[in-house]
Amino acid sequence: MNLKELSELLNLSQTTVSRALNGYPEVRDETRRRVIEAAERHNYMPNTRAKGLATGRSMSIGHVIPLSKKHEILNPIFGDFITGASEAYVAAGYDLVLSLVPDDDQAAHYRSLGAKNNVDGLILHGPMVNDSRIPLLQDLDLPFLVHGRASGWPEDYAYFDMNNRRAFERATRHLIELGHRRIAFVNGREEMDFAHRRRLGYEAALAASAIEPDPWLMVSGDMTESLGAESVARMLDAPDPPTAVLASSIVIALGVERAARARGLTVGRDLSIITHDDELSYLPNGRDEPLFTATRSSVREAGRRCAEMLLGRVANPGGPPPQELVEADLILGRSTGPAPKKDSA
Amino acid sequence: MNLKELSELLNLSQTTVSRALNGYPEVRDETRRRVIEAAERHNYMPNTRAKGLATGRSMSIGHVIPLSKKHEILNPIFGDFITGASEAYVAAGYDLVLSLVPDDDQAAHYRSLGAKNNVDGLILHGPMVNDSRIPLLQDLDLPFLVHGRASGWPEDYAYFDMNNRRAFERATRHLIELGHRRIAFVNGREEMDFAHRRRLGYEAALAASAIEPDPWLMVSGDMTESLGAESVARMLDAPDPPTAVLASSIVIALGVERAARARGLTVGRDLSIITHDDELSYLPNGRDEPLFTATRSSVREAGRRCAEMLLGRVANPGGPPPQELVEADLILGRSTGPAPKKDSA
DNA sequence: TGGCCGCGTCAAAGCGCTTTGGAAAGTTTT
DNA sequence: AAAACTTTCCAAAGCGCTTTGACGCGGCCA
Repeated sequence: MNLKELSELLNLSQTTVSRALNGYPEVRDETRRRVIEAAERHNYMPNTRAKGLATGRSMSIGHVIPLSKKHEILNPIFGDFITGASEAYVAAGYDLVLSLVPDDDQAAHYRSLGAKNNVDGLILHGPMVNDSRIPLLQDLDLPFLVHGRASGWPEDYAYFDMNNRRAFERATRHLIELGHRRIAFVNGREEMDFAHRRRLGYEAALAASAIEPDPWLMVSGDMTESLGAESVARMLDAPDPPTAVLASSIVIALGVERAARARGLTVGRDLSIITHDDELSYLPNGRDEPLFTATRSSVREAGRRCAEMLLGRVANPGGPPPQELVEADLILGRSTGPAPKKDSA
Repeated sequence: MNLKELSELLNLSQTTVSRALNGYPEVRDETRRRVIEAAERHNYMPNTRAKGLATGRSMSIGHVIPLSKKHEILNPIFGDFITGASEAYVAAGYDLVLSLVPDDDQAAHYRSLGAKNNVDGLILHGPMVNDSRIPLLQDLDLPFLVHGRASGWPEDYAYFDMNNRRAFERATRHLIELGHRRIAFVNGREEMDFAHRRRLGYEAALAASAIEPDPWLMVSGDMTESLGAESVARMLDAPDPPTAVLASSIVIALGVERAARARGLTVGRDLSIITHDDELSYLPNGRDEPLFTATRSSVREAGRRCAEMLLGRVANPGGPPPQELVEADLILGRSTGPAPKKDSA
């Protein structure tokens, strides 16, 4: 069933049927009712592509996720982020088109998205420090919004970010206030902007308390459970082990916990753990008393905000790019406690 | 830059330019070269919507993910599944459009996907027992493929599934052969078809060894870490606790491990754990000697196969629906061992 | 020399929609 | 009663592409 058939069926012109369905005023109420009723009865819905061609808008937003050939790890936050974004898209009648692109042909992919004109805007995931995609997109005249930021470029693009630096600075300071001096940090890959900023926060807090950062206590890599387990196991077996660990994700923290338990250490007493909690739906950190003390910020909520902001920009391209920086909560859980007294001191 | 402009630039008709770019034979080699070179230089790519309108194909595949209003949990396997599927789509020049749909208006959504004609085919995620979406899609004349199956309907639709029943039967049998009799099962929601089948496999193995299934040892719910931790904690504190646990996902298994350790039990000695391992990229189960004994089947690979099969069906709609059932490997890790001798026996 | 064939190209139709620019009624104003 | 609007509808153009059917032009064969 298409517009032509429907209009012939109703003995009306395509114009009138189209206007009736799209809510234009110049249609008699009774006519509109007839049209709508017939459309429903015959399950008519306008062909997306034809409509898009006619209006010049595709009613869809692209999400481009870089997939490193070397790493091949899809950040698990992505699912929840998309869930949040979808809420906004559904509400606005937009579709979400997803591309996972190997990071070597990112540029070509963005250019083609622009040229082929099949999205009205796009969301950039996983920005890196000095990410070359930013200037590329700025040239492309396709509205875009970055989830995160890219240190190294002037911040004259649209973004939504969590204050990673501040969050990790606070978390570290909290550990210091509990008396910890040997604080390990298991971070994501530090080419990624969020990890870079977290590192800065960690170092700033140490510096503020005149604690010398120890390279042996700092690890960065793909945020897997085993990264947490293996790296911290190594540290615990070395002389002068950490009394606290800062983890960049709950998945890492679970690994750290495993390493601790394997050595008979009690988390929260012998070893403190603070993690960042993205509030992933399948890794709840406890309702009443959280398992992990954590900096918390819902990535799902971030998805929703990103989508809303981008949609706003698409609808209304003028003006300065929207920017939002949210703070993470620092929530207290059972995984932290005062630094243990040194045995030999 | 569009076709018209490009053709004027080249002093050729739109026809010739189009044919040159699409590889039709009736274009002189030198002309084709000229066209291709000009297209590249001006970064011309055909407008997706116009092309789609003209050809009647949208070059995109829909993935519809049901999102239960009550549960709001996005299965974490989804990210890796999509990663695999994307590989196939990218290779074939297809886009992936994603919808997360609240499960109450699934029907409307599918119907609209069909009517609006904006995907050439779709993949159905998370089939339930007796899933009403199957007959609905069969009426819709839109090629589709189910990731999983829907018990209760005749299997006359295209699907790709892992043999959940067999995998969990083997896993359970393995535990029985190790001497376990009290075997707990922490499963996903059993309205879901995969969980339903896993339950059948578990029960079949028990029955084959004449072990009476104990409802106290069987739990089903959203597959979160805390489901594993809390339900098994409860079982361990009850009289006649389990000596082994079968978990439906690694996330659950991590929770089970936490519960065990919290009680001072050593996993693999005091409590055996077998889990299903989807090979999620950020939860690697160890390379050399896996952490968990597990039934293993790559969900990423499943994504790739699903996409390939569906693309085949889209290109070639005739014939019987493609169906594939793969077996999971049973891999031995450190989380299982012989049943401990009973203290009081 | 004329007719035929294949090659390379083109004009135009069509995909299904929106939107512009009327136009035929009916209503109000002068 | 004529003029000026309103209201309600329509025909047709246009979005950017593919594809059909036709055509001009050498070359080949008879």
